[in-house]
Amino acid sequence: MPAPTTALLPGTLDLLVLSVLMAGPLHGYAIARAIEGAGGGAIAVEEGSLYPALSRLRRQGQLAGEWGISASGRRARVYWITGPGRRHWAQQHKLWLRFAAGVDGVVSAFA
Amino acid sequence: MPAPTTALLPGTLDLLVLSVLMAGPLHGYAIARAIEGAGGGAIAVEEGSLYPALSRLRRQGQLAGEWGISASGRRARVYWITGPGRRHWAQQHKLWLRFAAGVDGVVSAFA
DNA sequence: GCGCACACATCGATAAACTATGCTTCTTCC
DNA sequence: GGAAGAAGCATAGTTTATCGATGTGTGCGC
Repeated sequence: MPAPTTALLPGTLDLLVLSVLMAGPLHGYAIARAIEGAGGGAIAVEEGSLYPALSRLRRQGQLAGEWGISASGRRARVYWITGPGRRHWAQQHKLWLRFAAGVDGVVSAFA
Repeated sequence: MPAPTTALLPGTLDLLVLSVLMAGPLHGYAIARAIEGAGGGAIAVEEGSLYPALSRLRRQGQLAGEWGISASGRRARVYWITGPGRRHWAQQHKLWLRFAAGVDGVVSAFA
């Protein structure tokens, strides 16, 4: 996997986190690795961004989480998506598709 | 054109502005309208975001501009893209495509 | 025993967008 | 002639989110 050059566009991390949790519960560190893996090397998730985002989403009720054990046997805080979180994911997904199509429209209209 | 619901993702405005200026010089207000038009109603460009962005890009040497006259006969500051600006556009465009593909990859891998 | 991957967390700096506001000019419509 | 509104610029203050750095501790392999 090539080194990511893009980092993140602010405002997209929520969608990414919620997306991986749609498939099932996972702990923070694994969420980051899952995003980076599925992002094809174009996305880097810094820990200084991830953990505040997880707290934020939990405070908003879109995620729930509690202490558990990771696959490698270490203590880890496991998160899963809630009902409101699924609804938020659907909305964020729609907005992303709209916005991305808009940007592509602008770029291809003039370039 | 439906009311935009997305506004902007931080970090994308530079690419959008540079894109419309690739086609030729334009003044600020017209740049905003051009983006919104080509964005298919998914993108809104607020003046409080646009003018600081134009100053920024001008300060960075990616844009040049001077006072002139708009199509409707009013005084307006007309901007055009510079050599470094074109190079920056190419780079930003590449990064955007990479990033957007990465997000789509994450979303479709788990949802 | 040493180093590294795993796993959490927070602080401070930075950057960018949004809201609100204010100014001028030109056109349109009554 | 006057009012309203679109065209056009600009900035100050607030907010929000990412990032880099830093710190703690555990388990595994060599």
